[in-house]
Amino acid sequence: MKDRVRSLVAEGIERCFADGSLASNQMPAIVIEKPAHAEHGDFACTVAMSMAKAERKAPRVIAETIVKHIENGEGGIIGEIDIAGPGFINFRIKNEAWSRTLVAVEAAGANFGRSCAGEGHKVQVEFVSANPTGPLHIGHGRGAAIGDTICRLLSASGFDVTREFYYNDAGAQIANLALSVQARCLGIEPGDPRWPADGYQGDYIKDVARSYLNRETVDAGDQHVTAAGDPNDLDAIRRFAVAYLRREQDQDLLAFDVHFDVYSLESSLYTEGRVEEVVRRLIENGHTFEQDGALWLRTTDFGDDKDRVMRKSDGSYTYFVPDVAYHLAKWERGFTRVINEQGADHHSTITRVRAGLQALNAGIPQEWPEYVLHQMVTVMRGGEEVKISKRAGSYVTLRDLIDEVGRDATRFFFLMRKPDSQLVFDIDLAKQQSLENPVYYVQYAHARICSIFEAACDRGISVPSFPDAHVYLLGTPEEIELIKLIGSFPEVIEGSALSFEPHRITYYLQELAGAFHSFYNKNRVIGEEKELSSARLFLLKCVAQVLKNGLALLGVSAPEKM
RNA sequence: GCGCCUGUAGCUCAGCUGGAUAGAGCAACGGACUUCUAAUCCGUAGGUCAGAGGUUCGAAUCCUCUCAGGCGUGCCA
Repeated sequence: MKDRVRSLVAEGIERCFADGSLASNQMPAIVIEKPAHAEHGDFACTVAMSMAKAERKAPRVIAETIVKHIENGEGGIIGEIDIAGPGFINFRIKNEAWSRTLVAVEAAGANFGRSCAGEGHKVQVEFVSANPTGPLHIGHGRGAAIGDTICRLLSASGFDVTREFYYNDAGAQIANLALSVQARCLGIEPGDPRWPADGYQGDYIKDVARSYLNRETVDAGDQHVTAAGDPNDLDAIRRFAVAYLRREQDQDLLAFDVHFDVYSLESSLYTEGRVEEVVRRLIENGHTFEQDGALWLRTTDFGDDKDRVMRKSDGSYTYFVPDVAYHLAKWERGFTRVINEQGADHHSTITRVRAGLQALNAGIPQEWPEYVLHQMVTVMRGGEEVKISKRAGSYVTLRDLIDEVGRDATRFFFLMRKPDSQLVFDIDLAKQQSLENPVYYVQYAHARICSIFEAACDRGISVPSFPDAHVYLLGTPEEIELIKLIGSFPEVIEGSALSFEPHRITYYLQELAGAFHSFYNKNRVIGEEKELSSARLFLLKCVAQVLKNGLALLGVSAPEKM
């Protein structure tokens, strides 16, 4: 609908240019927006004000000129056009024209809201990418919810999305993990002088050790590892522990309904020689130097504030070197767009990875890959903040959260704030099945509509399809508001997708649910007038469809009964 | 010190990429169930958009500075 108004304005301006009533002859960007106040109409256009400078005329004069040249026609959708304020052109849509929106919803069904904005372009989204050194915690949960919904949004916007998880199954933290499990195998506890420095102290390490000593087998992805059971075989312990914890993480993600297309292992970058190859090319390109027994990358050449160690004096690489190799591989796999969703505490990797990629001189754009960083999550329980310390083992896991508050509420809560904002996860609130809980508010709207359908069915009234629904009878303010909101769903998805801001969907759904509840309290759906009933049932069918489609983007269910 | 993020109603947060009189939910107060789910709705009240400059027809939004909080600034990831 908005696009139709935009093209009417564009045609009007063209005619002004053609007959010389506007001089600049330069088509401006035409912004159509929703007025802040209903009395200003259904759509507002600001173009007259933005043209004021080029035309050297008062915005209201330009607006009048444009309006005279807009041809609405007999069967047009516009009811009234007027000029208001500093030069807004306000449009009011004829009531009967809104029915087109409902017809579109019914025709598209589960596909309503999808677009082709992405033109089928390949995009890869990497998210979660937790180290296999422990269960997923609440921060990973936020990343999982945001990343997964960004994928769903991009997919709905016509992109060809690949979801990817990167396992850091090599490096110092993994060595640390192996030592921690070994210590537990030998009965050594934290505090003991033999306990490894910075060892992982969580209870789950004991579980890994017990399984290892019991010679259990774990299946994780394409890995099948049977424990050797020998507490002196550190390498065997490492392989087993990584597989064990990866399996745990996989199960957590499954419980959260998050799935990946590709799992990439850091260890394979070493075994395939990609890390060595990257180091060789970086040296060859002259961006490295040796100092203090280490090899450094001159990242300051690419905007970093200090140079960074690539190869430590003990011969191993720092984390960002395999990261560079990994991203080079992504580029070579043909992903001209890559989005990395990660916690803001890992922000410093961005400059290093991009610097490494630039230093390779491989024709990779400076701003590639793109990043979505989510800020910290704090957990409240009983009005107090729950402290998270991985090493001390006090730990709010994603699994605990899903078990306690349910998957729907967990996902919805993680998606209620924009990624840039810190998030306070109030466990008590998320568990409440009350009006304070926005998840229930939205889900209840869907269930309530289903309940109305059931009541209609009991009275022998069926929910109509378009030709049988008397949509021209719709016209109360609540009905028009609902239709307008439904009609804006596609552009909400597109905006949300292109800006990587899933929270726009949660806000939209709360607004739509609110509009429905208002409608429900003022208008009776099943009533004496059969034709009006059919029109309203049809409207609600469309509302339910959009609620369901929106919730699906969040990975939240749309129950028919509550 | 430097980099990134944040600062909007008592609280938690939106604000559609620069538009009209800045919004919603909680909390407070007052109302609405003989009715399709009261897990709902309606109304009242609540603001120096952290502060100061600047850019222009127009700024919560863009630029600069200041203040406050969070994160980072490892030969950890």
